[in-house]
Amino acid sequence: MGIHERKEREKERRKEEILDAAQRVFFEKGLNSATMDEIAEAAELSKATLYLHFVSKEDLYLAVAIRGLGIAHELFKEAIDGGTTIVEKLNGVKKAYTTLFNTHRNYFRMFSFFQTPQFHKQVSDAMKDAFRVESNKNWEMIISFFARGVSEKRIRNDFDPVEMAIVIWSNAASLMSRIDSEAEVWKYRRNIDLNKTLETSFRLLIEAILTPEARLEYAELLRDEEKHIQFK
Amino acid sequence: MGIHERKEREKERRKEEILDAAQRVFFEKGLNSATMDEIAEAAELSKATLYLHFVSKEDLYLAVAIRGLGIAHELFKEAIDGGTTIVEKLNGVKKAYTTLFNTHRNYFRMFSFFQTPQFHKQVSDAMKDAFRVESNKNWEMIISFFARGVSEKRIRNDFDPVEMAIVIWSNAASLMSRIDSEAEVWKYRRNIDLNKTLETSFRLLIEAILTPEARLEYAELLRDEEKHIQFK
DNA sequence: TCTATTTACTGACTGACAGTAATACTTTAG
DNA sequence: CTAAAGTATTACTGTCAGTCAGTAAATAGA
Repeated sequence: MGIHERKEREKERRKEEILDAAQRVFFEKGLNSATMDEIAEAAELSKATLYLHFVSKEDLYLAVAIRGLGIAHELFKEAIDGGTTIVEKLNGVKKAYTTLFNTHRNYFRMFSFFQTPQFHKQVSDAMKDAFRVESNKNWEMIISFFARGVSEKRIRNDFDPVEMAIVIWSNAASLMSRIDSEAEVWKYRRNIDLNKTLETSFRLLIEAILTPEARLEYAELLRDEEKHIQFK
Repeated sequence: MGIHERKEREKERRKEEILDAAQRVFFEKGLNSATMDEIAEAAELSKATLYLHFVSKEDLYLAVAIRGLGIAHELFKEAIDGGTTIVEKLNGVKKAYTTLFNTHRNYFRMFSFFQTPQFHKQVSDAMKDAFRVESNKNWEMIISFFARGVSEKRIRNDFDPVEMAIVIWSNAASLMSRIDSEAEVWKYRRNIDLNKTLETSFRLLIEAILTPEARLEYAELLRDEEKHIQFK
């Protein structure tokens, strides 16, 4: 009796099709300017059908954002699995986050949207939970990596690894969102390159949490990277 | 010919009345849930009249937010004028920001709203400029304070004071917005008190930018505050 | 194979709400 | 006293999220 399974698969595929369409429209127009009619047309379905799969426009938006969390997860996983030492991995995570920002800008914007309290009212609890679960996977990975760094004595043990992760993360996120919306203003009015500021703050905070020996290794790694850049 | 002036004043007062009403409604419901009809009713005017003074709902929202920038300005001014030493002033600024967050939460939320790219489309350039001008006054004050700290050799001179200001500011803002929306989750799931995290990151960053001598003074100041808390 | 039922989908509608046009009322200027 | 300018309102329009009543197709049961 595979009919039920097939139906299930088809339903799932339809959902993905809707998500594909919604993603295209949301990426282009953002949450507010995108309309459900546009998404329906992009999906080649009637608007009412969208509501058979998602309870609201905001729900649909969040479902697209969850895809972004998956991409982020892969980037972080690659970074942590890729590096040989804790310091290398940490630098890799930093780069992964920068990549997320630079090459998946649309997803990045969606994530910050989830923060605004405005947003939450119109989203189903189920979708909110789904988002939190995915988001949590990413935090879990980062936090356990930090904890490992502490146990291997490469990251200071006089701060909570969770707190260190939150601080570094939040700092980067807020600078990035400032870059996204205000980079030209700062460049023009005060001749500040916020991208450089982001790099600097990353360096400051990473140095602040490393143990003295790890800090030396990190300095060396940065010197090597510098050299690499000069050669290209 | 004072008639023109009187008219001007009356128009200004009407505008303030509308702002008062809008503020009440926006604070209670947020941008999206608030309706212009509600605001009109709260202002005891017809909706069309609102549009004689503000070009859109978003414009009105931003006009309210600008009031918040004024409050922030006063708080920072008090802090900087109040302290005797650079370190004291710096600690005062930190407290001022915390006060802004804790006792003017609604304004704080409005500020972060301005960051989202979604928002900008529906706002008139005039209002955007007005917001930037006010916002700039605050930045100006903070940045020139940092610059003074550098010239008095209490703040490190190997970083750009503007960049230091941006980093500290952004870090605080992002942690606060996380506190605003996720405090319970972090407390419940990982037993993290984000308010403590905020304090820690403030301390870390402030220590990072002070010169060695100033850092000693800061440590002492924190000890005194600690004592004070125990006595109350 | 015929009929009943469930599933997937849709066109047409509704209600909410931002924004506007037409019009009335009030004050000022000549 | 009247024209002009300014202030306000009522009644409207257009847009859009979300819904409802119903259709068509697939499936299950006889």
